[in-house]
Amino acid sequence: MYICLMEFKEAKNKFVQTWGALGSQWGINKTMAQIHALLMVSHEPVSMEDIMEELQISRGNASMNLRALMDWGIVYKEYKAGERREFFTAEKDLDELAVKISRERSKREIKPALKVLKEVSSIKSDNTEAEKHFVDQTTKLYDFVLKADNVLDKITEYKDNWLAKLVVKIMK
Amino acid sequence: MYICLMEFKEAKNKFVQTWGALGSQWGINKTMAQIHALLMVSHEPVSMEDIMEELQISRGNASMNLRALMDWGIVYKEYKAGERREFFTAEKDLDELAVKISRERSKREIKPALKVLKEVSSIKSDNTEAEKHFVDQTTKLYDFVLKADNVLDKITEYKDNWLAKLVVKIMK
DNA sequence: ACAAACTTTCATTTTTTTTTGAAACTTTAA
DNA sequence: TTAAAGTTTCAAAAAAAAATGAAAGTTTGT
Repeated sequence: MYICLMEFKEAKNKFVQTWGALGSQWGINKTMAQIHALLMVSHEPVSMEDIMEELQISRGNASMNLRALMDWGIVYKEYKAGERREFFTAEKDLDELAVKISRERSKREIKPALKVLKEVSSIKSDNTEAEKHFVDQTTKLYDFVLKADNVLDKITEYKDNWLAKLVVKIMK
Repeated sequence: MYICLMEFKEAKNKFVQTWGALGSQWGINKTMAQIHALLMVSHEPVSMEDIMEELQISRGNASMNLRALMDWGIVYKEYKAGERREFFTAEKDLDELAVKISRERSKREIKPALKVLKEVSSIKSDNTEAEKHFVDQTTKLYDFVLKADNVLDKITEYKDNWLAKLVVKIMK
């Protein structure tokens, strides 16, 4: 019993740390990813107090990152009957999680980048070779990113079980 | 003529800055992304000297980030006849670029994460609800990530023009 | 073998990002 | 209305990441 309990805590901690590190590598701050990891594997809604305790972080840090996670639409506030304080849960459906992350990144990062790409590829200039190449390359990049963004959009539109459906489509 | 030249330089600079910012948001250091951007839109191979000059960075910084880009397999060294110093070019084929980035990220980040997921989802414990939920959720996550990783692998296997082929597959 | 031309490395500095914590704010119950 | 219980904000501090630059290393031509 004692050993099993330790194993669980260890495993949970390892998961949270790994998820945090992975987040960093993808431009998501470590604490945000760790909070998300913690909520993902928690059976019940977790209070801010408990998050602070488990991850050893300050109240402000917890509050700001929970806000950010809610802005991403992948963590929800919950109220328990007869409890004053707030509890939090993560979106646990992985298809839904991936769709939301992909939508947000598209909106926040890809779309603005596309706007710039369109802009810079529109300079009129068939003067030098250098300029021609610039226009050609940025135009190609614009087309590529736009197409990729659309594909992602289409894929996640299946909503329910999109990954499994994609596997089928690709394999045949 | 003067105005056009300015426009080109401005556009190029805007592109480099935007690509750098986008890199940061995806966990790639800004300078690395900027060097890549610069090489992407350069018609001819560029010397380290010129990169330092255009991006206003130090020799060491340029050297280390060029090394990193070559390790990723998306920038190449070139030797010009009769020139002592080295020149650099970027992979300009976008399909190929995306394939290489996807392969590297899979190898460096996804595969190690999968290993940890497998490990932590294997703790034997049908004791508490909390433990059951942990095992269940991490198992699902493992399956999901593995499947997504395989799909990416499959897609990029088409190599030539994979994005266009994917569009066709998905639309029908 | 030597030195000129160039590149790489890495300890230190700088910059950027993240975290803290205390004050301000909000909500609820009495 | 008040105070208790809780949450949010944000200027300042800390931590992490990136950049510098000078010394060490490498390559090439004579």
